[in-house]
Amino acid sequence: MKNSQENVKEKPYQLVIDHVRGEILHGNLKPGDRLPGERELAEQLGISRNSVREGLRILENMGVTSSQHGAGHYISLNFDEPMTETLSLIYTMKGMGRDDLTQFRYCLEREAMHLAVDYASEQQKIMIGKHLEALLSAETEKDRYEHDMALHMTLIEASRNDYLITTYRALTNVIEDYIPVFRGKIIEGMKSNHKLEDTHRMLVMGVVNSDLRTGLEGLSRHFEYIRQFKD
Amino acid sequence: MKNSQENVKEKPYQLVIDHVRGEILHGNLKPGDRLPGERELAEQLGISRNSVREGLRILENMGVTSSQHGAGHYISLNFDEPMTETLSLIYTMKGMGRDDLTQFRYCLEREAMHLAVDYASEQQKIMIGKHLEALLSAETEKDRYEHDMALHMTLIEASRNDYLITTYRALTNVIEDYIPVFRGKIIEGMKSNHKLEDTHRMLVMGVVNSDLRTGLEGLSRHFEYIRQFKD
DNA sequence: AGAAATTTGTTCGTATGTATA
DNA sequence: TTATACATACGAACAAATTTC
Repeated sequence: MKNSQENVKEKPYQLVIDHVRGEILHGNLKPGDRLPGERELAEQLGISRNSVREGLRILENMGVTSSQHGAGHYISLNFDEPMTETLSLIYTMKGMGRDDLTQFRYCLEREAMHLAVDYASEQQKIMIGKHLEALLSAETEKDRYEHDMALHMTLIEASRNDYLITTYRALTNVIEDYIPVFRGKIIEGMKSNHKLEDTHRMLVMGVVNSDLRTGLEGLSRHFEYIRQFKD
Repeated sequence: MKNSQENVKEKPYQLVIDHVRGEILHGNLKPGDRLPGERELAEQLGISRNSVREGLRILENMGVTSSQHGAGHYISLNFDEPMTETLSLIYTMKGMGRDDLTQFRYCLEREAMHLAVDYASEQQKIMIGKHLEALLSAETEKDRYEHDMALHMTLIEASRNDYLITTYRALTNVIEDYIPVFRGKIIEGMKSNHKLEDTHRMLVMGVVNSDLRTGLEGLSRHFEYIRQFKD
């Protein structure tokens, strides 16, 4: 806790952030709810409208709220964007390589597999099986891309750990935004090469049959295959 | 890419963010450098000072810059805070439990171990060994806490994956900020119980001797021990 | 050491485009 | 269509902290 009441005075824009966060925590504001107008908030908190706007901009940037011109500010609670933003900032600012990114993604999937064999719901097992079928029988490159994506995402979600899920989703977005050609090349190779298909089969079998060994082996081969596509 | 040139016009505050990010990427701005004054930026970008401030506030909130009253805005590039903020938001807003947090932390450490046995530098191996010694011979609870922390952090850093490092650091901060009593209870038990000491020994042996099996076994027992302390 | 200039922090007033009834 | 509420954006002013001379 950095700012106790003891301390002199909080910055005006921080007041807005704390207030909104508090209202959400106390259950007075739920996703979809509309916030009071900027002028009203300013009066309530005893600060200027500009300060209210600074605070709301930050909340918007953090994914807590979203503003609609002429209408108002609404609670959204979608943290995928700020996570993606932060990770992509690290990626671009620190000049990190694609390999580290893929490596971390492999890490998260491997851990998701550990958890998925224990916690995957029946519905998730059915889902990942359907995505596999759709992936194998896909005709267009776009379809393959979509179902490959959905398959991996289902694995992650089967871990039932929200931190892992959010982090992975952000990582995926970063890859899509900054390395557009990357995934395309891999998917393209799927048509002719059956190796990637097999890895997906093993991966799914691991989840469906709660067979950690098979699942991990599938993942290992999967990323081994991906690593070929350096540049 | 969301905002192509096709689209009408970017919001003024977004202009500031893009500009600063571009300057950093092009090498014109490095950590520690001072940004132009708010008025000057406003004139350069053809927007008002208020809009400049909104953009700068967001950059500050993202960890790209930091402002000093009366002095100016400086490049900082410290992403630990925004990552911690984002993860703690997920924690508080989604009402997640402590178990998921600990579980994810275990996941990251396990993956760090996988990488550390391959990539740990000689210096890091020496470091983690020293932290172990200091931990085992520590007298006060505070010392035990510090060295336990440093030991685990060294393991993470030995993975040499910045995404993993940043994510783990954020997670640790969340735990410290929101679950203050948690770690204390565990550390307290170390004095009388030698089990935790042994897990740390195995963990360090794994890293130093590049012995994945031993390292993972140490980690497994370590978190198995921690899981006992559910309230 | 002290005064002046510079810079961020904060507020108020005003004009404009947008959504909704 | 009109009227109202609202977010968006700008400009000017003063306060507070820092730097500079």
